[in-house]
Amino acid sequence: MKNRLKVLRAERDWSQQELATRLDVSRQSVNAIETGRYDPSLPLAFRIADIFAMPIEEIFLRK
Amino acid sequence: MKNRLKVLRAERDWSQQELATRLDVSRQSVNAIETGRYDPSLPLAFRIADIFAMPIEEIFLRK
DNA sequence: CGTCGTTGTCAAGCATCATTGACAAATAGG
DNA sequence: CCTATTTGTCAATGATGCTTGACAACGACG
Repeated sequence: MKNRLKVLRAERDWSQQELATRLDVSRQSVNAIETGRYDPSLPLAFRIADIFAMPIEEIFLRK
Repeated sequence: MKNRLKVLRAERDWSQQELATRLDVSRQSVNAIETGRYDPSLPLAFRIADIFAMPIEEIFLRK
């Protein structure tokens, strides 16, 4: 499951720590998701979608 | 995190077992998600969305 | 050169998701 | 009434997600 987190974060000029704080998760979690080591839980995926104001399907990609 | 699985399943007249088979998960997993005992993983949420041919946001609801 | 911010990664531990096998209760159909 | 199907739930186990704390490598900047 790929994702566009790194790009979306770059567009906003946010550090991983900044995004992690907004999501209320650890910086390591953001990093792990970005580097594809694991997928977020569904509730966290919703929070991510909310913060970037776009549907989950536009952030996380099947494959 | 609420969801509309039970209704969507009823619309298609599928048993929990039938949906579980289509999703390639156990019947207990479908039941647990339907009865709100836990949320599916993001990959499973995508498979559910695919099977019902609608976005995740229309099946799973924040709250 | 030294320092700071950022990123990637590891380990250990706890929480959550998903499994199998089992059982009881409710429902539907013959 | 009898039987098969469906649903809800339990326990135990394994796989993932998320945490803290730590450390190394890098680029930017004084």
